[in-house]
Amino acid sequence: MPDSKKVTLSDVAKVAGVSLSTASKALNGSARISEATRARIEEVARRLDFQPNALAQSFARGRSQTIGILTQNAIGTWSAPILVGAASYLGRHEHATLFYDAAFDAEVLEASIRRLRARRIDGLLVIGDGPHYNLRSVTHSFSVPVTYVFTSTDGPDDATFVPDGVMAGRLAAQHLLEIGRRRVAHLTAADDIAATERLQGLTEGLAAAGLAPVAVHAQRDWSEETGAATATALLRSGVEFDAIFCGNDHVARGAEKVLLAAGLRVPDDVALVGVDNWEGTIVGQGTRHLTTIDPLLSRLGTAAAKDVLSADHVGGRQPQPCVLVIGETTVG
Amino acid sequence: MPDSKKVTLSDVAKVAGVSLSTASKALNGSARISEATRARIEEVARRLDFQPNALAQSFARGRSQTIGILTQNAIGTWSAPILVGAASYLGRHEHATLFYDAAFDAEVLEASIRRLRARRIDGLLVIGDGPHYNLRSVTHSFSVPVTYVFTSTDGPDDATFVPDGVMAGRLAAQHLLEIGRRRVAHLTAADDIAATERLQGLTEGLAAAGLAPVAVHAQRDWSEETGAATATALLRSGVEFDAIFCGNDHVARGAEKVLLAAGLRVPDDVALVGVDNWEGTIVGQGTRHLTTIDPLLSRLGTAAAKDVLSADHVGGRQPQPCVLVIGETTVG
DNA sequence: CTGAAAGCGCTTACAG
DNA sequence: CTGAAAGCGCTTACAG
Repeated sequence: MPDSKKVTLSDVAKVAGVSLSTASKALNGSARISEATRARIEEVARRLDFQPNALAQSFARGRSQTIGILTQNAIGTWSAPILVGAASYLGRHEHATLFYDAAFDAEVLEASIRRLRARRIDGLLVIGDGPHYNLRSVTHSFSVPVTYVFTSTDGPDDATFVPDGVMAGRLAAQHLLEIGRRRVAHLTAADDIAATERLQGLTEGLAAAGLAPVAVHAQRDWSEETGAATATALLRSGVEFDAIFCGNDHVARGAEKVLLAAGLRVPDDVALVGVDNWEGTIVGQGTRHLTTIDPLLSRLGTAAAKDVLSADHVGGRQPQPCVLVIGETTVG
Repeated sequence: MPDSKKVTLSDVAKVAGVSLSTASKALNGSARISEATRARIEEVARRLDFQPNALAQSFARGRSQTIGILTQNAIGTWSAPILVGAASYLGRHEHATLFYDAAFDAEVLEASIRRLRARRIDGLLVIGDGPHYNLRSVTHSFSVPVTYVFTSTDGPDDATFVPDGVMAGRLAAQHLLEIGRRRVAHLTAADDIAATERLQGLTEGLAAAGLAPVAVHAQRDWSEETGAATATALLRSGVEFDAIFCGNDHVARGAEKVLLAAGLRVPDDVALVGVDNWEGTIVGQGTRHLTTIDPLLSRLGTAAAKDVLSADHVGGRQPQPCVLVIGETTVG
């Protein structure tokens, strides 16, 4: 049965013996229509396998039932789970998603914005590449709601959905305290919004037990190299520690290598917690090695999609919960 | 400037002092229009910042300029690069993408198909979860071209774009021969289309040098456990080997652990080649460890997108090239 | 080369 | 509760 043999609403109306407008109202729920009429029209529609032409509906209504999704870097590993979380929520709520990838390119971005506007989207989701730096706000280019995910923007009122970095730090602290650690060091990236939040959470979490981080080492980025370098610095400093909260999983991996090479045991001598749950994204993994904080990116996408669709689309930063994922580096 | 202040084509026509139809023709390239008129209309359109209402255009033309993308498992790591490759090609060619994820669920799939049809897509890309098993063909549900990517289907005439498994095997063989290996073993999954192809390529590649695989061990799946188990079996068998071509990267990882535990050196004693380029998907990695065959998934998505858009949309299986990526496990 | 007119398939005030 | 009619903003034969 290739395509809806072009059964049109007037076909339905004709067969059901009613006017076009009555048929339309009956099928769209609202409006006062006698139950009998409605039932008859619905029966006919079903029998003829009537599929309303969504193009015509959108055009007539002036709403496209489509949400634009604009990624900065779709190929990056972050975007996929967010995209999927958002798209599946939107799909369940009768909205299609119109997907463009700007690939960090200003011209492509400009072209994408033009096309999204031409397509009369009902809202836009902008997926960033991490809450680390400020994206240029594009809200002013649209008259429909714009919601940002996994990024910060230079528009202070923009609705931005990001993982709660403070919560991440607090969860790490609580877990380390629970397994009896008291001397927690922190290795992370410098000059980074997310890093700052995570440290704040760690500090708050430890403070609840009357403690503070025994050391904080920060370098430029979030790489394995940074992890190795800061771990080396930590060892050399002579500070005593029985746990490290690492700014992310890469840092944790670098730190672990250095610790093991120095003859320390993980977790017996030093417990290790990361952030991101990299392992979770890799299929076919057996045991879970690294204890980490999962930013629940798919859920983040869902939350943002819900926001962009909602009548009272919110503004401002909207931190979303993370969860602790326990692995061998804290509970051998 | 929120949204295109509803400047309409008739506004442009009025200002330019021409009829609606002339304005339309001038802006759409075709039709014989005097250069002077066309220039004037274009100038007015630009000046008024006219953005054609894509909804109205689609409706009038009966074509949506939209390609549906249906994933079986969007959250799986395979889909993302394919999706991005396809979407960015389509974006560059003035087509939007309408994204639905079936999440391996038959009911969701059914609903997605209904919606895609209602939206009058101009073509459909179905992204699978690997060429390992046959997807149920949905081609008959559409009157527009349907192209499959990274999957097999039960429709023999379906256009399916898959990585060339034979080429993958051949590339591995050639590389191993080039670095002087003569005794190549193969560890892989059983009862799998892709596995069979890769073995065939390996066999062909070795045959060119008058050789054959010294051993082939296959187990149920593609996991790290399978790699470890088959590598153990290989070691116990007493067969001499100086290289292993592994069915995929997970298998290679499992095999490497077993080899190292047995006191063998990689690559000095045994060179190791995988398939998939898992490492390539993980950002922030430093050195490349595993030599592998990259299936170029993003390119695969692009090729499929090109096909679905092309007038002479092809049928049948369309194997696409892979490339060798050299790492420490063959060239220490 | 240019324009008047019909039509794409719906929705939605407005009357009745 | 039901229907006649206008309209959404374009495209596209068809005349001229």
